[in-house]
Amino acid sequence: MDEFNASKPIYLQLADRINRQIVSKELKAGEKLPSVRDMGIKYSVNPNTIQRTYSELEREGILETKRGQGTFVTEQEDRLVQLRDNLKHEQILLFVQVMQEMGYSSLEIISGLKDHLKFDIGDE
Amino acid sequence: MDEFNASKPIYLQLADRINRQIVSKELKAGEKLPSVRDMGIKYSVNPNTIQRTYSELEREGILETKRGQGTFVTEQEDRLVQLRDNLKHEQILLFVQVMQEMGYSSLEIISGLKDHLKFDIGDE
Amino acid sequence: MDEFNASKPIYLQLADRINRQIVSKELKAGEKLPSVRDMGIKYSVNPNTIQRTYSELEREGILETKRGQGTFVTEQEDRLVQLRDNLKHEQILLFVQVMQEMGYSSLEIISGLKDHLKFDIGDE
Amino acid sequence: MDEFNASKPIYLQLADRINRQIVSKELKAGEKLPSVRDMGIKYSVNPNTIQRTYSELEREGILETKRGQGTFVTEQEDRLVQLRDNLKHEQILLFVQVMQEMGYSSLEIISGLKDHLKFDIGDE
DNA sequence: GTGGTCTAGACCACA
DNA sequence: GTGGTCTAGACCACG
Repeated sequence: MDEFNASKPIYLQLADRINRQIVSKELKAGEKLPSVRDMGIKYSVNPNTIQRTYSELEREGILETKRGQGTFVTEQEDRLVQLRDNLKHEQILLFVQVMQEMGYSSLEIISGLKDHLKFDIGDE
Repeated sequence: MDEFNASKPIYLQLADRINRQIVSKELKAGEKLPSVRDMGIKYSVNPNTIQRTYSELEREGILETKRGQGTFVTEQEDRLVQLRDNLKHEQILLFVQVMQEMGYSSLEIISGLKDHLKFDIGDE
Repeated sequence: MDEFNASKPIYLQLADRINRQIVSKELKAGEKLPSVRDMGIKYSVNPNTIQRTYSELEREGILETKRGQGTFVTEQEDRLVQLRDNLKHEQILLFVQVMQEMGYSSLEIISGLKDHLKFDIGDE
Repeated sequence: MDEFNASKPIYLQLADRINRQIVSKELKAGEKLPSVRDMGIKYSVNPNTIQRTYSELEREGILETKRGQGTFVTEQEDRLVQLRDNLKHEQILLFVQVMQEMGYSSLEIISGLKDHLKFDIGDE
């Protein structure tokens, strides 16, 4: 169903996807993730690859596994807050980088963004 | 060397790439682009696909074809300014969309961006 | 349940285990050990192997067999004291050996150990 | 040639082994390790298992890999010092634990160790 | 050549 | 059932 970019390992792309789902609250703290086998079927990927994704996220403290029960989103809220913050900085960094490559100055970037958002907030 | 995403026609991905090169001044106004044949070899793509890319960009007024001479970046600066502006909005839209999906409000987006850029500009 | 190392006879590994249980008072002086049959089942090992273990420990004066009654930990306290002392020296030897292989001098070993224990004792 | 304990993953036992070799200077800073394939042959283990060992140690900053060249012991001495210290504490912890299970107090452990080492140092 | 990733299929411990 | 480990064999990017 979904496809993967060839330039980055699948297991990391899956990790990114899960991270985004956690940050957007599609996956909540303490929620159980699909088993490595089910997840493997869902994404047409080998269970070992899912296993690698889960291991990586567990190493980062985002997921926790309970032997014989499954893999769960951590309930340590500070980890999730930290994750949210990391993803935010990542996105901002990416955005600024692209804009600067296009020749925009910091001020232009901010003002462009404000223009775009001026309907949402009451202008500045 | 580079690979393409399966979710969007290759000819449009190539158009995006050329657009970015123009906006970032890698390709300057009036500059000649490689022939469809050379470009096809460079990206391991059928020359017809390149032709379609060039046609699309010509339709948008970004490129101009001179019979017997080749394809060139337009010298009409207003077109390039317009392009630059379009890409800017596109990037901003994408960025804001992702940030909102992550649950950030407009104000948080702007302040996060300012924090990131505060070293470049002298604050606001 | 437990498994054995391939580098040493199982009957000696079992003897070590029993020795440790005696020294740690899990097995007390005069206490009866399980029959060779029960012990064999417990460790998934042939009763003959257990018999060999018991014989070895009897030879060393740690265990005593009473015909028709079973095998018991000796009640001769001096033997047990001696055993305790032997195991201590064994452990110390092993520890020092490993530490020296890692390049630590005698002084470093002692100071490292004191650092580790300084919370238990009131320093020296 | 060598055998592994069933109670701990092979890839971690191999990591321990490499760590010990580094601390004992059998492997020096900057030295190249055997390729995953050679190492796999040496220990009669699948190259993927070696790969996992190398990855783990790289994640810990002990090893560094240069694509297409091989895997090397890091040249960052602080990492190696840190490793040496970690292994020291690990060994001490293990030793003290065993001794305490045998019923020895902290003072007895230290005095026993001093007795053992009294030939090396000039007593206390 | 090197390490890095992925698949397929297997066996294990835990609950 | 779950995740964790391991093997066998394959393809890739890098130098």
